[in-house]
Amino acid sequence: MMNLTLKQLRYFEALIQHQHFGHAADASGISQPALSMQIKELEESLGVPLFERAARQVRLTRFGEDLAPRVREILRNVGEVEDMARLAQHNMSGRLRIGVIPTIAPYLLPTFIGHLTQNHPTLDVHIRETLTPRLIAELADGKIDTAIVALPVSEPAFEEVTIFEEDFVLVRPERDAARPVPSAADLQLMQLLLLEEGHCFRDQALSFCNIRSSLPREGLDGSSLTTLVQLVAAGLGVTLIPQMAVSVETRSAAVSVAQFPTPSPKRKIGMIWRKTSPLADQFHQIASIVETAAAGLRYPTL
Amino acid sequence: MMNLTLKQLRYFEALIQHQHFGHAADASGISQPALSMQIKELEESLGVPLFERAARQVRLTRFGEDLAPRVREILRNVGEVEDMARLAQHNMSGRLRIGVIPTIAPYLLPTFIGHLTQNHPTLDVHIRETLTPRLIAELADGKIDTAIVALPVSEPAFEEVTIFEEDFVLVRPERDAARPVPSAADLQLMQLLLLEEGHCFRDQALSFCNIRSSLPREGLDGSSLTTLVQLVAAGLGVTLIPQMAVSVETRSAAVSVAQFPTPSPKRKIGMIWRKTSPLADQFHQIASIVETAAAGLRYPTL
DNA sequence: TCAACTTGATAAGTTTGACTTATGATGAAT
DNA sequence: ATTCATCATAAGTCAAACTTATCAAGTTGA
Repeated sequence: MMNLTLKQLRYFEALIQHQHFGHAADASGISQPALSMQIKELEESLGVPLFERAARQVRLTRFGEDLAPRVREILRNVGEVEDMARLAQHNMSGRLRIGVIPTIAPYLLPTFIGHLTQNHPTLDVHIRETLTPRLIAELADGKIDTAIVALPVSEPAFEEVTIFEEDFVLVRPERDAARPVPSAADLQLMQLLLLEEGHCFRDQALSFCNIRSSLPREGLDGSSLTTLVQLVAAGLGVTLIPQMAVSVETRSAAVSVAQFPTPSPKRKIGMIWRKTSPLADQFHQIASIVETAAAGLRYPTL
Repeated sequence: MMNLTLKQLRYFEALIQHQHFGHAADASGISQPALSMQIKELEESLGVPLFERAARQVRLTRFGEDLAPRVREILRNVGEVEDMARLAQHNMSGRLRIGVIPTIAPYLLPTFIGHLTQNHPTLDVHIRETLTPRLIAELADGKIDTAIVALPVSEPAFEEVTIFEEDFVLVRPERDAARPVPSAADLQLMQLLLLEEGHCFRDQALSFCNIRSSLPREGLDGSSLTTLVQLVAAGLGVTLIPQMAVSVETRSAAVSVAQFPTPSPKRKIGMIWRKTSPLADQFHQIASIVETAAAGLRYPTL
């Protein structure tokens, strides 16, 4: 019954501009009868005449005058929507919600965020730091757009890309610096301090030592790598930390750092996102920015 | 290239509501593929995905979320335009600019405006009082919508409808009340006071008396009927006034009023408007309101 | 006063595109 | 593994928007 179209509104505005069916039609890129018909249709669907057709004059009716500013606003809004789309077509703009696990966030983010916002100032970055299982849930839920985690995650709904691999290094009290680097087997016999249950990094370290993760390990778990390193400095044991944490965590602690001989323990860092996400292209770009940022954190070979 | 349609925006909103192509299609009264295609078209013309189609979930993209409130506003505005149209369909609403000549306005308007706004409270009436030639120009120009004047106007571009006829009556000093009513020929010999040049009523009076209107008549012209009647009361001559002016103008003046025998002088009052005006229906209604109002002003037969 | 011109409406025919039903593809659930 | 749910694709139909050609009415100018 009342079926307005944007086309009709555009013709309406053109006719107001030109006050002449032929000229308005030219300006709209259609023939004069086409415009006449659309205007007529518009008037009929509104049930009110918009123009008074006099011999050599096309005049707006009162109602037409009332309508004109409304129509202009509608067309302006539509134009803005189109502008928004044009803007959004250029990738790397808009909100981007990134999840990061706690054993990466404190080391990677400062440089990473810097690179990211510097190269893409229109990007509105939100960071969520929590454990992998929760990141996975939030990703599936659409609460975040992507996550930087240790791979593999093996969720069939997610795409995974590897960004880089990094070794784990041994952290022991300063006084042990001269001792030979213990083997994985040796570590089983030492006081190995680890992150509390839930951190994937804990599981990765345990797996290197062939220790079953279900073992109760009272008093030997810390909630952050910082805590672990401080405990090591206090002589309570040894720990493993990822290479990217070395410079931050051992800067002011009385500990020594040692690399393991190959095959050294390592983890694979990568990005995941929903396979259905339309932002895949952006994510690949971001992965390469992460790679650059991480390269700057690599601890010089000992 | 970027050819949005309101239909697409409506489907977009429906899909946001239902988060489900099938349900949104049902709600929109179309088939699911039709909706899918329109959404796809919308996304392609914007160049940006709006929805993320996961297995059992349809989720807005970031851009879609940004777009949603804009789209809702556009649809709301369109709805308001439609509402305006529905309102305007009922006649007798909106602005109505009426021109009236000075020998009608002061007598007719008080009652007429009362009737009009009482019966049609949504009507926003503007009154323009000036001489016929200017009313004609303003009507042709679209500055007023209709005019109440003495007919005929004989403009080919205008429609004319007669509303009523009214007699002219003789006004003379009170002391002459008992004298016989003079004939048109007698009037030529009397001091006939008339409105100044330009008033159609002047010409009508002169024509009754068979006096050439081009005659210079120094000192005998007044700018309003009120003035003329006061001059008559002062004994400076006699005058003619239209019947509708009698009760107002002679209420507190020392004059007597006399009707002419048939064929009495009279004028035809009517409405005129542009033949192209879409408001013709309204004008006929208004004409009948004028008629009612004028009937109340008719001077009781002497 | 009449012929030529302007200009918007109407007519006829063509093309575009929006819709339908039927079917395919993919991931989820039992 | 099969069935189900759900969105995309395909093929065909029909309505509507556009085109050109023509009409009708009013204006202009000799």
